Amino acid sequence: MKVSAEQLYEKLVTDYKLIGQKGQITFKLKDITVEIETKDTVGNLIQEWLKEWMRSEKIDFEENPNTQTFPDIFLDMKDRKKGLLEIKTFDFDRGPGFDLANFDSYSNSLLTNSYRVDSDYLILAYQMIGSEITIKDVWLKKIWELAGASSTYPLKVQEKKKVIYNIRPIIWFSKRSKFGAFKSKEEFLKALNETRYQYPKTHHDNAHWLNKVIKNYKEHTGSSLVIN
DNA sequence: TACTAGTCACACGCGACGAC
DNA sequence: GTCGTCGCGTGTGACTAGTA
Repeated sequence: MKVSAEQLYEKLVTDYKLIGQKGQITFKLKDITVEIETKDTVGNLIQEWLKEWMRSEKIDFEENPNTQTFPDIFLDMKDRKKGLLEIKTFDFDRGPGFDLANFDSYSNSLLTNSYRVDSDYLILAYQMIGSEITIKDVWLKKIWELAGASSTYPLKVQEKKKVIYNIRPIIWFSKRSKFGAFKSKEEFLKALNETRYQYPKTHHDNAHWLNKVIKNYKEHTGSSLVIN
């Protein structure tokens, strides 16, 4: 069965009622079984669970054979420019600390695969008490609904020792967040472009970056991006 | 040709600090 | 005290270049 990201979300949250459900992680080696209480495997395991759930629901999808590259899942088996789905999980008590994308590789990929900006992000928040995991919330978002500004750059990024590594999310569900999410993909791309101008390593070769992305987007989608 | 080491891309988590 | 922001570290898989 072919589904869109929105239909997948509806099936998971409205029909299957995943929010509030509980689970636990166990590991068995020979005759000894342990319940896992550490959090560093939870994300991968929830992702694996989700794929198994999709198989049980007879939902068409294809996993990316290279687990290290974008996206996690193709929902459209024929058109690889549509139905791109990233799955993210985070510890609800600590907030969303995951990476939206690598800053350099994302910027470069938009030059040739600008349709990537329209990808969907399925985000699952969990709470772990002992070995028990509870699904606290589930969201389906676009990257511009997760990204925002910060006090250092027009786009919130992860910077280590003056080097930008990743694009990171704001806390989109909090009312106390100082910086809100962007309202459109154009606003997000403008902030990414301005960040590239401010960042010394990309400042010099950024003159045509945004125009190339706009041109590539038109070629792939037929739609125009209007960025002031 | 097979193995090793290094690099890259991505993911996850933690502590310090300041604002509310 | 709680929450959000910022800065940082660590781990893993894929890929590639060097070497025996």
